[in-house]
Amino acid sequence: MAKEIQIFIDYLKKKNLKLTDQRGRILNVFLKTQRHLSAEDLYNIVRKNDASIGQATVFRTLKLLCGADIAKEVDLGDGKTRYEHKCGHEHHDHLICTRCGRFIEAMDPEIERLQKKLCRRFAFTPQYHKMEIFGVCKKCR
Amino acid sequence: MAKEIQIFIDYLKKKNLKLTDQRGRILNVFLKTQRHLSAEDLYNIVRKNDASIGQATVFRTLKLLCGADIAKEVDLGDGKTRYEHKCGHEHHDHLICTRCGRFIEAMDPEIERLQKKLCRRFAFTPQYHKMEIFGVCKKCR
DNA sequence: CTTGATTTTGAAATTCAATATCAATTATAT
DNA sequence: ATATAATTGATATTGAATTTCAAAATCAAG
Ligand SMILES: [Mn+2]
Ligand SMILES: [Mn+2]
Ligand SMILES: [Zn+2]
Ligand SMILES: [Zn+2]
Repeated sequence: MAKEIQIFIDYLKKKNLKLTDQRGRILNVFLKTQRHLSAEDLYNIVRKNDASIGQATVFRTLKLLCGADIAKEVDLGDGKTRYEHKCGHEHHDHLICTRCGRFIEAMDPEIERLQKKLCRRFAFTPQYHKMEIFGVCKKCR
Repeated sequence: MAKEIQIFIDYLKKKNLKLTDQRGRILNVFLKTQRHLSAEDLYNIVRKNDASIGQATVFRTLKLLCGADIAKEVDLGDGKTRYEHKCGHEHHDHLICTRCGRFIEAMDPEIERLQKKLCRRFAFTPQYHKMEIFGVCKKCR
């Protein structure tokens, strides 16, 4: 929690930017929420505490948080970009149900290892990846 | 080539739809192109041969081709959805360079196997997946 | 403190891919 | 032929995301 704020401050400094009230408040609210929310979702929550914050700032701050590696974009198939924070959450991928939209968070160390190996084969330096498996969940069968 | 058209006809029949002139012509042009083009890219090419085709039809046909499993949506990180056809191309994933935008097509049977295994663990029936690794390519190092 | 340069912000306008609308055309069935 | 359904393209609309811009806040000297 405090750790994320410090990471954010360091990142901003590196980019010659400052931790403003608005940025701090957006980050705080974001870290407290359930993950996988859209910029608009977050904006609506932030607005309850502080009606003066504009959505442009929420969009901008979410981009910064991704740059700082505190947040991650997630594409769950609906039209809008969603974000999840990494506060206390290991890297994982998603199994997304095409019927009900629910999703499972999963991670396989063996796959992660082979992904790195695959990159090495092409002299490619991996930074991050998205793996999304679409299909039908247990409940929808 | 003829095979894809037959697949398309069968798919359309299943959906109570017909293979029209426009749909046929769009598919033909699409199969002849390099892959990974946007709906607009394809529209511009189609238009050269037949100025009367509307872009709505190109959008609609690309959706149908995805449904028929002849085309596949690809997200290469720019704002727009791109499409690649599967004519003579095995399934593969993408290593995308965040510097220059170039990408490598790659596939690892071992990863594919483990993906299926991962799904089984969650009683999840996979239909398709996206795996995109972002990083820095050989040339950009 | 001033002063001036820089950054940040929020409201509003804009962008742009994608979708919906709709009247006209075409195909199909009886 | 007649009714029904599907298809089309021009156009309008949507909606997430970005850009613009003037005002406000922050900072850096002097
Ligand atoms: Mn997640
Ligand atoms: Mn490809
Ligand atoms: Zn489901
Ligand atoms: Zn590159």
